[in-house]
Amino acid sequence: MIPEPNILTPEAWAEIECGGTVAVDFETFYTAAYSVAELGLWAYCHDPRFQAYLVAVTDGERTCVCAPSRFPWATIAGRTWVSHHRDFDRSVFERLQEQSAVPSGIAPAIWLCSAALCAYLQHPRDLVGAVKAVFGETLDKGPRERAKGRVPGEDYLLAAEISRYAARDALACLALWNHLERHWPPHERRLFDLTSDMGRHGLAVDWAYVRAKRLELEDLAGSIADALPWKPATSVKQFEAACERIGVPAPPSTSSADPGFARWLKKHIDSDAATWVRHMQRVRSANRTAKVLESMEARRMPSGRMAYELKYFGASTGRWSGGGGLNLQNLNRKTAEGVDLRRAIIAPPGHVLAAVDFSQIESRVLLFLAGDTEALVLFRDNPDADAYEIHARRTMGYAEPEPLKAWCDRTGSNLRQLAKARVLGLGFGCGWRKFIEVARVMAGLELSEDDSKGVVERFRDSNPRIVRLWQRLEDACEARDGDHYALPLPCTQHAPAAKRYVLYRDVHVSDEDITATVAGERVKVYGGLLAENWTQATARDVLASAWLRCACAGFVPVLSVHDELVFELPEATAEANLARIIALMETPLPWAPHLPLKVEGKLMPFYSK
DNA sequence: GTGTAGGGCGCG
DNA sequence: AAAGCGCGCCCTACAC
Repeated sequence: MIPEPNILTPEAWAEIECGGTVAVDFETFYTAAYSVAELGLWAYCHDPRFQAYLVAVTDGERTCVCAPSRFPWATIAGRTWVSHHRDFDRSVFERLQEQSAVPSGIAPAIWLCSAALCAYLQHPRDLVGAVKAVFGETLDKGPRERAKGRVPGEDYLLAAEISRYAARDALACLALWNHLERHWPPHERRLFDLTSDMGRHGLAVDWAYVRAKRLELEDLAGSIADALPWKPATSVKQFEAACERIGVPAPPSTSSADPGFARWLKKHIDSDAATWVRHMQRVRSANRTAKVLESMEARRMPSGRMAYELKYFGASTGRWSGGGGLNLQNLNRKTAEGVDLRRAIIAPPGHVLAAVDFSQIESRVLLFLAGDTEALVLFRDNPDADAYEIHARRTMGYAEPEPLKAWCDRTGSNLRQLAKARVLGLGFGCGWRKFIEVARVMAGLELSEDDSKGVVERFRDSNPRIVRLWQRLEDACEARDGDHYALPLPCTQHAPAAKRYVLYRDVHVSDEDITATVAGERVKVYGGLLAENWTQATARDVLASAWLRCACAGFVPVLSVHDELVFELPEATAEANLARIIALMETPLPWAPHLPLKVEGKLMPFYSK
């Protein structure tokens, strides 16, 4: 499928006339310490060590590999370009233009990305994996690894090897694109572009806060670490050895969230070991927060904004994920050791931040997918109620006219807490053992075994549609034994040509279980999982639709976090525009007209939950 | 030294 | 009958 490269000199390339799409692939210098993961795309390309030593350009028939400054860029100006990880190659290209290594004024008509395309189709995103999955061919990554830390110009043999390697990668990129591109619908391409542009635009940051808090945290972590009788401070192994020395059994886990740790701590609360482990936890937490701040500082642009990357279709459900060394989708919601990470993200002068998120989106989507019409009607008739109240009214016998929250506050009932734990924990097949933990973490409830068994049983009895959904999906998957199972998503139900699915590849049914390949790994598949994936993927499409709708109306977000969009709005008109955004996001979707959407938005001088 | 697995800490 | 799921990054320990 991928032809052997026919390599031309730049002079020979300039002689020929060719049309159509060309693939562009740069090779740049990198090391472990100087890499995109360390710095993000922008800072990587603006570092003094930045060096792009090779570019491969191919139209499929002919390939030119040379130093970027030697390539005749005018021959491909105004044409369609494609790269595998476009944002990387585009950053390199634009930097080379800034450095005058490539003439300014050269640009493609459109620059496409075969990696994003592969991700959308739920193939591996990396080139080697994608080529293997799509064409069954194995690409060798050896030359690139051998080039790490070096500029191969110094080494003639390596240079020749790298040239062939770059040519072959460009051909593979073009082959993937041509083979798959018709399956990538326009609105998804638009989402990918919006994602790239959002990260390149970046966020306004309070740099004084970032620096001051990073220094504080580094000091704090250092002084707590000094109080521990071993190094490195966060070594569990050293901690266990120290426990042995004082005759205290080590905990099964040193994670603050682990139930086994909680039980251990209760028992040994007065021991030195208890003090030590809490020190370790504080050091880990402080270190993490300091590292996030450091990572932010590395991404500062001269404009004062911080560039970042978000990975389009990072999850198999289609959700975006963090990437490029800084994950903005998992910033702490609350302060950690006196530092509020979200506080570092601010509105630029004359603006306010608007953070707008869908309320209980997955809970609502699950009821929609399960076809629980009665629940959907309750949502429609009680627009102010949340999903927990609706659940309590629908299946827990709550019938007061008063809103559930007010009633619970007045009477001291924990009904709402229990409803919340049930809604969040039990919709996807969680069993009673796990639910004890879920109820504690999500709702602060301490359930006995019998309590938990009863709750799980009553939930399933009173939510037959959800339980039937698990069964229906599991049956459908099972029926695909020996083949792929494609779970169709409602967002494209009226556009069969561009249908979106969650894919389970190579389903295998045995006596014990069903397994399938998801994101390159074999996983157990069961009804609850399918229901969860279906729900998450559909909730992702809800956000995607809202994003497109907002962008179309001129509201382009600066950040997106699963069920949330963040905008910078000019102060003078912020209130009115926030109302418009909320209205846009709450407008029923053409592909899910009865899905009850509720959106909350607030205006803030800096980001927060 | 480099790559990787597993634990831990964060989020929706 | 039973099974929450989806991510990313840092650190340590360990194999090579």
